[in-house]
Amino acid sequence: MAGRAAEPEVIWARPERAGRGPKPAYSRRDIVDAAVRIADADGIDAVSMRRVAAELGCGTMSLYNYVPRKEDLYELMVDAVSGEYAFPEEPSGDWRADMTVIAHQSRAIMYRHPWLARVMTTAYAFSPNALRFLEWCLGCLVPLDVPPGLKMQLIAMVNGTVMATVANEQAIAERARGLPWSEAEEQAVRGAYLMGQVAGGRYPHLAGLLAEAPAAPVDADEIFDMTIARLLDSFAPPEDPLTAA
Amino acid sequence: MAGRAAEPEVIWARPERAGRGPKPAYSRRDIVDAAVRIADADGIDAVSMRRVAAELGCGTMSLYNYVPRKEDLYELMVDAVSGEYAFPEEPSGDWRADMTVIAHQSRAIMYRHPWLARVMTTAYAFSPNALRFLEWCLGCLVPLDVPPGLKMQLIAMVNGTVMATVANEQAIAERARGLPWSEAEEQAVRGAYLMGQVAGGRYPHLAGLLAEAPAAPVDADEIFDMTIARLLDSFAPPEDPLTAA
DNA sequence: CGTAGTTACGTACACCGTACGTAGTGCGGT
DNA sequence: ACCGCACTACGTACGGTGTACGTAACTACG
Repeated sequence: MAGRAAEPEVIWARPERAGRGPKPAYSRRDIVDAAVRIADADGIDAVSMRRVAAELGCGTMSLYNYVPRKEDLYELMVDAVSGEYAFPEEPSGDWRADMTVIAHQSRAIMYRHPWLARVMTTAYAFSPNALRFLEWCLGCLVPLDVPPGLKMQLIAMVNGTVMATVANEQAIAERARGLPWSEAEEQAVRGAYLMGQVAGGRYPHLAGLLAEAPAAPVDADEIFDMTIARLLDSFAPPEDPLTAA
Repeated sequence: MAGRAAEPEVIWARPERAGRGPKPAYSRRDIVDAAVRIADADGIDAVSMRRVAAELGCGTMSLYNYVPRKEDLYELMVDAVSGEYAFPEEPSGDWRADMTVIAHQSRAIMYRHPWLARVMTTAYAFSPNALRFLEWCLGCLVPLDVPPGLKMQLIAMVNGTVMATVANEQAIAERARGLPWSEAEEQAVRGAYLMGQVAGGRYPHLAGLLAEAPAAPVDADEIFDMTIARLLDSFAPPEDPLTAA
């Protein structure tokens, strides 16, 4: 009889392998890496157990010896790429600068793995690398003199904002995948509908806004920086200009 | 020959019905309402074309006369519940107050339809009710004297923050659905893992934080209010206290 | 040295979205 | 008036999904 009872468990606490039986042909990491490879190349929806098994060259059901459920595979994937954060030895002492760097790293990782932002909203957990991340953030925030709960709020908001921003950017591109027409056509049709509606006169403010800034090729990086800066500002005690120094 | 060519189109521009042939037994709205009902009751993953058809008492494929693709159904669902915003006749003139009300309404709708936050990150579009929402927000922001692009950023950030907050809250509950054990067991196991890791001594800052605020049953509503207020503060010109009045 | 636990993995089931074909219906044009 | 055709409803079928279960081979432990 294979398999184990469906008892509540967390993938991180489950030992990778036991000592009995034949030597496993793969490691949990092998499977996760293959899944990440597929998701990077063909999108998260292309990650099926059969596809991962094919990538590794093994039978589909063999994967279930390493990963009990597919959702766990998602958690493992998120944790794996969360290992890409590169933190220095020590926080710089400037919490604003440190948090800005963290936000940029998060964004970079989400660009490197365009499925991350979406999956994180579902499969976020206190994985090992998530704890490492949290610990680093808290270390950076030591100079910030606010209650602990507020620090967690700050981290959550920076994180959430980065995720929401990137997820929103990528939703359009991801949606185009598997559509019977191209992304350009999709955007053209949607843009045409928007313009048609706005031209109808029912949305004067929106019309005014679109008229004022007709073709504003705003720099996404710049907006991102501004957004994060604004967010951090909102946590800095306004009447204490020495805090950030 | 039924069906129509797979040309780029937007569901909002597609006419609901044409005049020929037999009278349709349902309306697009009927289908969307059924889908919303199912999603409210059993989660978004329970919304399948077969299930919706069963709810309506018609054949599965009949739905495709009303909705060309399932993804369009998602968009229609988001738009439908976006119709639940109740706006007064005119903005109050206090943009901070108005935006706070909007954020609260968004949150209430997302609680009423626990699938919304997740689906919106994928199926957000310039639907009719989204335009209505945007127009109302811009109307509220008329007293705020900043460039138009910044107003859009503000709206996007408030929206994104509400979504991220609620989605994060609901991810745990949604994840528990369809799990072979209960949500309480899930949380217990995850909490135990977290505590075990933190007790290991590798995460001193995190340990300190958890020790300081041991059982802090913080009020989610209060945190939400604070977060939104903070966000709005960050857009208010700091050296002009008259703006908000 | 048996045996129990583990590995690999083929088969099977329930479910999914949806392409396609068919039959019936009722409006528009002649 | 009536014919044709666009449109309706919908059954069947295909290729996909996650995964429960059974079987056979293998190895470390009592």
